[in-house]
Amino acid sequence: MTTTYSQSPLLRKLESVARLTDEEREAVCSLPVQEQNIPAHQDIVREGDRPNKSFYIYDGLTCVYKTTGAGRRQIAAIHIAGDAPDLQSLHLPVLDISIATLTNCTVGFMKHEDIRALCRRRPRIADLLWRETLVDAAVYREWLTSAGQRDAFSRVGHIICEMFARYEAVGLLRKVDGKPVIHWPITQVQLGDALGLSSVHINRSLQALREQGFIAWKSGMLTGLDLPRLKAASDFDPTYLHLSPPV
Amino acid sequence: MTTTYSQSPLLRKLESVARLTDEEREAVCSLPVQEQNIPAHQDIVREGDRPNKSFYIYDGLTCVYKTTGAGRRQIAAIHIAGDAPDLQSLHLPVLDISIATLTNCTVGFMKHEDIRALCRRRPRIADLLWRETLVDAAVYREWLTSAGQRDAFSRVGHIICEMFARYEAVGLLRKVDGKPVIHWPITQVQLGDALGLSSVHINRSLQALREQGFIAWKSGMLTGLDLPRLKAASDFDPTYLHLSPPV
DNA sequence: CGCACTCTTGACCGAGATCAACATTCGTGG
DNA sequence: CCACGAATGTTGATCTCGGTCAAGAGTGCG
Repeated sequence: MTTTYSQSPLLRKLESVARLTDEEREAVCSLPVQEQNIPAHQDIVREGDRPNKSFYIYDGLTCVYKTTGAGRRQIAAIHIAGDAPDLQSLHLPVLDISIATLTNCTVGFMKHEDIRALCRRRPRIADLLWRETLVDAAVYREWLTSAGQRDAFSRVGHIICEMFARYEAVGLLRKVDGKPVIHWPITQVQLGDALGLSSVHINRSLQALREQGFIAWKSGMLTGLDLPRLKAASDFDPTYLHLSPPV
Repeated sequence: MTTTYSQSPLLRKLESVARLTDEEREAVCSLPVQEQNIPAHQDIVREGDRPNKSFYIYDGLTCVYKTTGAGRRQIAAIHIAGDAPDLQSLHLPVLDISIATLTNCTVGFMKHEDIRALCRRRPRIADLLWRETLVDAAVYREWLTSAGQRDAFSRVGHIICEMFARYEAVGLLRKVDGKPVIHWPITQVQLGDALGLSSVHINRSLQALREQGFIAWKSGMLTGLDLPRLKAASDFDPTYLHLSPPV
């Protein structure tokens, strides 16, 4: 089914960065999109694939991951609504990563040929898509810095701060009793795979974060009890997310 | 001084990926480039900068790095001749990283406005530049996987395999007595910063690699004594470098 | 209602960090 | 061309953060 999701999240994402002209907005909206629901814990694309389409996430969480020869898994990115996890396949035909759903997801597939045509007709849209992949790269760098240099406590705190910032940027952050809350149903094993830590140590780090009054986390709802203090404690600086709001 | 380096490394890099038309080739060559020599161990750009130009490396090594609040340094990338380490600043105005020279470097600065004009006139060039930033991202992911999941020995072996592959791709790999040799004058401290390991442990890992007949390394000349075995031992698969040769 | 997944806790272990000293190399100026 | 000081590399001793193993407690879905 080719459709436009209530108000296209793709459009919303692009407009969060730059003001679009009517023509550009219309060009984005006329991009054929095939909407699809995908259950949790399922690969969307796999290492070695040569996809002829990319997708945007309308709803749900996905992760980009690699598997080592020793059978260990590194989650390299977690994507949320509004993100396009495999835009790279537009220019890198063979995937060097797999992408899986962490939750039930609604995604919109767009054919590469259609995206390419859009990019040719509206070069500014191309620039914005390019920009998105550059932000992804900036996040990879930050995660690499965490994995290489920060201790377990900071790593867990850091990714939590990142998620709050990104959820807020796409309007997915709620307030409950004045406290920011996000729906982040990720397991401790997955978090360990993302941070290069064992799930046991994740568990202990989370306990520390809870005991020290930084967060509350229950059945997928993560509450920030003192995010400013957490940001300081986990060396979080949002510059790398490049969330600069449009004028 | 505006000049074209013997045969433009930028052009060589682009043509290693796609066949260019005469017009495209000419457009690339007519891009004004300001050549500059920069001594070793010097920042080219710094976190927070808002550069109005990007640069290509003609000769030498640079590194992309971030510093944590605790004063630790993560080297997120090492770039060699033909690479454009800060192309991202074309679309992300504020730098979230610093870039420094590891050796004496010759680089060519290109104004963003000129690159943008080139991209508009020759969209395929834009795609190739975009592609380059995507390969950078793929390398970040692989390094993240190393930092998160591989042990010290594999990490060191892996980056060595990567360097041999990348040097070869741009024609910087020499053969001595039939053995591949690259000029890689990096210190053990720097290697530690890149891999998230202490220099002491780098030293011991290198000794293991030498003793087991994988490599020889003396005064910046790195010799691969048995790269196939090293690739196997350090879980190296070059897919992520996306070196697919042009037809 | 039962099984599988996830979380939690405790005990123990080990890869790699840190600290400290010494050796070697290299760049620089005399 | 040599001497010297700083940077880099090497080695040993010790420590610690986080891994691994294992068992039990929740939790949720079919």
